[in-house]
Amino acid sequence: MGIEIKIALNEGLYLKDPQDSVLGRNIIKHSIILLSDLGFEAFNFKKLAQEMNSTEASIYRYFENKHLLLLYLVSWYWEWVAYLIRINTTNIDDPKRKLEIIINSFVSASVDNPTTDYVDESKLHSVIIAEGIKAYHTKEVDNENGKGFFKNYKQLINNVAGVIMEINPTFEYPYALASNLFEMSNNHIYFAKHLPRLTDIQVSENKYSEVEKMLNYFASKLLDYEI
Amino acid sequence: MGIEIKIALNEGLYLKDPQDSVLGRNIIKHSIILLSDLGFEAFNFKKLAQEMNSTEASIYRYFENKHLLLLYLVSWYWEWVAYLIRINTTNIDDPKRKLEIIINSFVSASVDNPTTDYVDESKLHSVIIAEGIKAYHTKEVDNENGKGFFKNYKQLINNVAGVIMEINPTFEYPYALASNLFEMSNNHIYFAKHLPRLTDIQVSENKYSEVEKMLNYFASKLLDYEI
DNA sequence: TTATTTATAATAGTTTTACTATCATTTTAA
DNA sequence: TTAAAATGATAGTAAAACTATTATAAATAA
Repeated sequence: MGIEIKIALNEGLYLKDPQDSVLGRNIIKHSIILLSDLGFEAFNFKKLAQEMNSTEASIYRYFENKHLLLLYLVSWYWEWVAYLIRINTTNIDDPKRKLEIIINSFVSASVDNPTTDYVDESKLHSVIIAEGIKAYHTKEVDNENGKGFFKNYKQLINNVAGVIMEINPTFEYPYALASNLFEMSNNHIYFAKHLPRLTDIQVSENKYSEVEKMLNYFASKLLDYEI
Repeated sequence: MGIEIKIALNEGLYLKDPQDSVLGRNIIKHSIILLSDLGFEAFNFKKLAQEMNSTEASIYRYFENKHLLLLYLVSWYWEWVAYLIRINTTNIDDPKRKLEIIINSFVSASVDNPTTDYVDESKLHSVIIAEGIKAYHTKEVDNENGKGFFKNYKQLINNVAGVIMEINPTFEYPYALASNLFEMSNNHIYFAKHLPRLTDIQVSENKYSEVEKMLNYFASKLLDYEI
């Protein structure tokens, strides 16, 4: 039935690939909903099992713990943003235009992807904004980095840095700017919603055009070009 | 014995002011050490009690839970950076020079403060870099913001934004730039240490001069001035 | 100084979280 | 149609996150 996308994620993230079974896809689907409702701290496998009419033990057969489930979702998100960028920059030559599309993909990664019905990308984006950073701010980061768990993120940033270097080959901080644009996007959406005095932009009902405008302004100023 | 600084923090953060007793100051001191060693997830009041030869129940008389203890430390840090900025920008008129000092305070907030012997500022800075963001990325953020728990952060950013507006009154994003400089400082030190492919700078042994250089470059580019 | 309050320690207990183990049942694949 | 694999149902353990109680020590006020 239609095109089925399978997102390639590091095998160490899960015990059994959730994309391969109904139960697995259900875990993904409902974990996004529940994380969005409860936040990472109050979220647990017992509540998830209740929510989806399954059992705790069944979920533990897919994921070792909730941290790895979050990292799985975050990796999915990184991979999906990379995919969005890839399809939307095909046949675009101007790197400035490419960066504009990249920024648009960062902020509007909430547009639903018709090819995966078990992932509500809009809700996943909300989860990433609120909880994403917790996936890579842990004492396990070095160990997990060694296992390749952050490859998707690094690859994404690497691609963006490539475009930045195309625009301005003398710019000294292409990787830092790339990761900062991504982090800033999520951060300032969060600030606008919860701590508005830490930002200048406003957001309403998943309309993030002001964030987009700000990131484009920052990028153009730093890389010396007119928007 | 010497000058004693008492940092004014929101009273809702604690049940009993830890600055007012030996035990309280011990809780602060050892929680910084233990958070730095274990990370927020593995840290708990039982281990803290063991570490400092006290009891779980005694710690619970000072802090409701470990989240609020973290928020207390983070608020302390914000207040301390604001203090650093205040004393180091006294009698400085040039706002560009002021911003330079602000950036230096963000990255080198690890220099020890001789006035509080129970807070190892260098270690506290490490804790902030690794765990700080968890203090304001929770489902309680709106509720806690309503109680004024983030006032120190907002005040700090407000002051920095003021300097930014002095430098360039037409700049559209003074608050966003201010908070971004702060977040970026912590973030890229973290990246340099743990996920170096997400940044361009390097750090070694608490020497953060490259971060400082980068932030100054970003600021000057965005605000249109020469360093 | 003693009496009184207050702070801390020692101990024990409850509830929730984060798992692990076992076995029965259902689904799938050969 | 039969074996193998996946899931469900149930139970249990260990640690985390607290709360409660009583004893003791320290500070302070009369």
